[in-house]
Amino acid sequence: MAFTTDSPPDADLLRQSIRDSGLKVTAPRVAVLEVLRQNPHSSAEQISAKVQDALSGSSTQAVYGILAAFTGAGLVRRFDPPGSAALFECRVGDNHHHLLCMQCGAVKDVDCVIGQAPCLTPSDSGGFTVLAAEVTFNGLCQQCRVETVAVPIT
Amino acid sequence: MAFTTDSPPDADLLRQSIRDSGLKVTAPRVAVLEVLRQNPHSSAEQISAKVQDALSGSSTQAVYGILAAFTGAGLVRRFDPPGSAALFECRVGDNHHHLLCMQCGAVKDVDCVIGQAPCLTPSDSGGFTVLAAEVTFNGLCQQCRVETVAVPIT
DNA sequence: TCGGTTGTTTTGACTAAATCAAAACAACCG
DNA sequence: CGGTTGTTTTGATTTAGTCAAAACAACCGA
Repeated sequence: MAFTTDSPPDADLLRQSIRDSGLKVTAPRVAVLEVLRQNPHSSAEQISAKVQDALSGSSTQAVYGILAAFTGAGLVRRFDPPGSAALFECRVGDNHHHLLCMQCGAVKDVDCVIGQAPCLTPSDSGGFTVLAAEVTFNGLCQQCRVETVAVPIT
Repeated sequence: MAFTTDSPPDADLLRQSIRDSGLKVTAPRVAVLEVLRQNPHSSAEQISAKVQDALSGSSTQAVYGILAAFTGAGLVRRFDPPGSAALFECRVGDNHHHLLCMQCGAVKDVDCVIGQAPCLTPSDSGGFTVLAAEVTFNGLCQQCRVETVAVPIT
């Protein structure tokens, strides 16, 4: 019967964390969070595809709504790579940063740069109230660097 | 007025910088660069509108192409605010960062945080070759903060 | 355990941002 | 001044995401 909300060991923890954020616990929400646990840095489309795998009859729009609710509640974090769809991850609250491969789009987490806060304080905030800093390191992942060096001519 | 490609004092400098980047000098290109000089942090649409003002009969697609060519040549820098259109500016090569108002979308430049490089070196680059760091400070501009405080209830 | 309230999900249409391809065109070199 | 090469236009297409209203399900309290 397709194991609608098939319970891996810690499904209850997921349900709990959803409830703790003041949101209602529903099958699609649990599924989204589960997918996100296993595939960090996924786009809404990717998540939607995986959710539909597990939970047939769930719409992409629902996933958009769920992700919006989760980010609002601080359960997931949204990361907008330039030039492609937004990515989501459930590692939150540790203000980590991202390494982004400019070639293949691969994303890797990095812990906050120099210990903690230095990157969070602009030298002159010119009237702005700074609430958070988003740091993205653009570069090449190991594989793409090899390929780029190997094929320098287009 | 209409001042099609009306030459302000330094129009030649713009033409020169375009040529120096190995690109052909055309009216729309000069116009884009000029608009960008006067309005940093403009979106492609905004630039296109202003360019069409000055240079009637120029398409939005041309502006997209021009901006792609310019960013590729390092003449302009592209900044992708989460959730809205990409912005462009011609301040390049000084690795400055951005303050972004989460409410109204206003953007302000900030010079590199602690002097120069610290924010540019992730603690563990895990196989990545880091080429550049993009730092965005999310917050509220002065005006939006006042309004938000004044109207806390929806 | 059952119903009512409230919040969630679905459905389907719609918008904004950007990309692509091919033909018309203009800049630059000699 | 003419040819080559790169640029721009035109128009269609894609991708990412939003909106609104109706159908539905979770949760609280009786």
